[in-house]
Amino acid sequence: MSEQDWVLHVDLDQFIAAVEVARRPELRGRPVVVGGAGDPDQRAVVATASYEAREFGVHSGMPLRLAKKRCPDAVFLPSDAPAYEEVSAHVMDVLRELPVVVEVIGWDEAFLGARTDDPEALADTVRRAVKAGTGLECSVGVGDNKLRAKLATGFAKPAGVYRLTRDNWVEVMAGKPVSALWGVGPRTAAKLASLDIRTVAELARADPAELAARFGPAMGPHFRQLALGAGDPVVTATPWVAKSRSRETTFQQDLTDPAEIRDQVRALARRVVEDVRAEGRPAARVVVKVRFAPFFTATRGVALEVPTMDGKPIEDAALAALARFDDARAVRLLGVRAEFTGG
DNA sequence: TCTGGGGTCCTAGGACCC
DNA sequence: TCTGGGGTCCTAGGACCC
Repeated sequence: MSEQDWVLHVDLDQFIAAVEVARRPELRGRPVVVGGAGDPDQRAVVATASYEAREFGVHSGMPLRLAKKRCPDAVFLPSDAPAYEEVSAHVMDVLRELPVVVEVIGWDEAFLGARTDDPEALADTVRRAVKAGTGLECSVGVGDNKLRAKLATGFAKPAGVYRLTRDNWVEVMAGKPVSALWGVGPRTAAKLASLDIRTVAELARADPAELAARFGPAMGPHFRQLALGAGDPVVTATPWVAKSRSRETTFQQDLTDPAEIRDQVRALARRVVEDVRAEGRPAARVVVKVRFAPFFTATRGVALEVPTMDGKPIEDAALAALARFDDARAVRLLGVRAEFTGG
């Protein structure tokens, strides 16, 4: 095959657990569960489980309490975001040394754009470079666009390489459930099932007009494009710019005292102000999120009179947004988000 | 076993304007 | 005189992802 543009998707294997094991070698080979404050009796969920813990049915997003029930002997560790950010930055620097365009899409993931006549050889080079530079294992998906590269990584894990392109898309994906597609979650899968669409092949054959009627003018046809394997082939190194900054907290005990709820919103707003100042761009709108005890979530927002990085107006706006809730129900979670000016 | 925290994008409905 | 049709902006909710 002649030289052409390829998209590689690099995903670190069990990233957070691997970082923890790297600095505590005595944990190697043991089930490790990272999440929350590391206390499995608290309200929190699993951020990452090591492969050893996954054998017990522990996985990301699972409440820590259930993880402990399934794997009582697991080592539970608190989530240490600054440590993961530091390692992540190191990994991305290693990738940038290679002859590729690097687009970071998460702590433990990046797309690479490259011209090469041997993408598998490049993928092996990537894996070796990451291992040599950071000690971490990763998997690499090779594709002709981002969707296929991303899905390919799932078949590459752990510590492998897999190629998914238009040539083997149908063979590999046609019989898979629609939820295997990147961007189709459980809600969409259930709605599609009600239209008798369950597999990728069935979604690819679906009527775009019918999908548009059910899912909206953009999303409906978009889902069918996903099923066809269509995706963005362009990898760009342009740095990501945040559109909002938010802080939220789930309380170990539900809050019922209005004064305490106001105090907590004020405290969250102050943290958001720090983040906004660090960003160096003014916020235009402040949104308060409340999750009531029965796990019902609502938001109320207030536009600032003039975009600002000042604490006082942002705090006041958060309290004004909070005041627009008339519920007196117990509160499980509070959040404050600042949105930057558009464009 | 009750379900984290930090983000993004799309949709739908109402306001408002011509 | 109950009366229309767009277009755009704003807001809240929904869905998804890492």
